[in-house]
Amino acid sequence: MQTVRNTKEILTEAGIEITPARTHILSICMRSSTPLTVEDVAIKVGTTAHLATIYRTLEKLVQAGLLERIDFQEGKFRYEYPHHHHHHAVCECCGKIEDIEDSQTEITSIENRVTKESGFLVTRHVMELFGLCNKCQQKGKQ
Amino acid sequence: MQTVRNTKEILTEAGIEITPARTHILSICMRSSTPLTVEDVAIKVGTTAHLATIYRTLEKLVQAGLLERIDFQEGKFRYEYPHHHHHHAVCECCGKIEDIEDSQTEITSIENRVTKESGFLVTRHVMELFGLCNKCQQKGKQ
DNA sequence: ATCCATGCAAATTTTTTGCATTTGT
DNA sequence: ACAAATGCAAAAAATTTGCATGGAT
Repeated sequence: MQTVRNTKEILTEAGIEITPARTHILSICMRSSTPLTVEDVAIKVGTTAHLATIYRTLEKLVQAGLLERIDFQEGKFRYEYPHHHHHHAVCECCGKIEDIEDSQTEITSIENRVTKESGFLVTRHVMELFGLCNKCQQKGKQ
Repeated sequence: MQTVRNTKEILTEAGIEITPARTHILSICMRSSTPLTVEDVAIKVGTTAHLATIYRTLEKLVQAGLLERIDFQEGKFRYEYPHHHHHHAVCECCGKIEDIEDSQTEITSIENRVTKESGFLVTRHVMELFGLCNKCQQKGKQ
C-alpha cells in the first residue's frame, strides 16, 4: 500500500533510521482516524515488536516531529500523525473523538496577546474540547 | 487562618463530608499559586494523610467541582483550585507555569463554531500554551 | 447507628531502563 | 564496522482497590 512507501521517505526526510518497527508503527498512526494509545498500537502491531520498542519508537517519532503526543486526561497518552494541525472534541459520554479544525484566527490572537503581555514565546498549543456529541445529547433527551 | 474556615463552608456547600484530610488538602490547593502534582500535595500533607487518601480526596474534590485536574503532558496530573477560570503557559525550558487569562471572546467563538458545525455541545475546554518564558529566551540569546 | 472516609497493604496500569543481541547504513 | 535499534527482563512511577477500622452527621 502506498502508506508503507511513504513512511520510508518520511523517516529518511526526518533523518532517522528506517526500521520495520518504525515504518510499521508510523504507518499504523498515519492510517488511524483517531489518536491511538500505546495499547491500541500494541494490539495492531501484534508480536511484530516488543512493547518497550513501541514506547521507544513512539517517543522517537515524536522527537522527530512525525507524531504528536496528546492527552485527553485519561491518565495515559495518545499518539497521532498530524495530517494537519487540528484539535479534538471528546465526548465525555461515549468517548467519541471528533476532529476540530484549528482556529488560526482565534488562537493566534490569544498567542499574540500572551507574547505582548508577558513576553512568553508560544511555540505550540494544546486545546481540547470536552462535552457531549450530538448523538449523546439525543440520548439524554429521551 | 481564613482559608481553613472557608474550606469547611466550601465543602458543606458542595455537599460532601467535612474531614481533616479534605479541609487540609483543599486548603493547600487554594493557597498554591501553581497547579500541584499529587506528590507536591503529599509533601505538604506530610504524615497527616496516607497517599491513597490523597488520591481519593483529590478525586472527590474534582468530582465535587472544587478542584480542576489538569495536564501538562508530564505523564501525571496536577490539581488546581480554580479561583477563576484561566489557562497556562508552560515554559518547556525551565518548567515555569504562567497563568493566562481566559480568552472568553476567542474560545467562545471557537465553541460556537463547533456546535454549529457538528452539533457537539462543549461543556468545558482545556487549553495550554507551551513555549519559552521571557527569561529562558534571554538565556538562549547569550 | 449508619454511612462514608481513612489507613494499610497489595495489586494494577503505564512507562522507563540496563544490557546483550541484532540490524541499518 | 559502527552506531543505533530491538528484545528481554526487571524496575520504577503513578494510580487504584479490597478490606478492616475509625470518624462524621
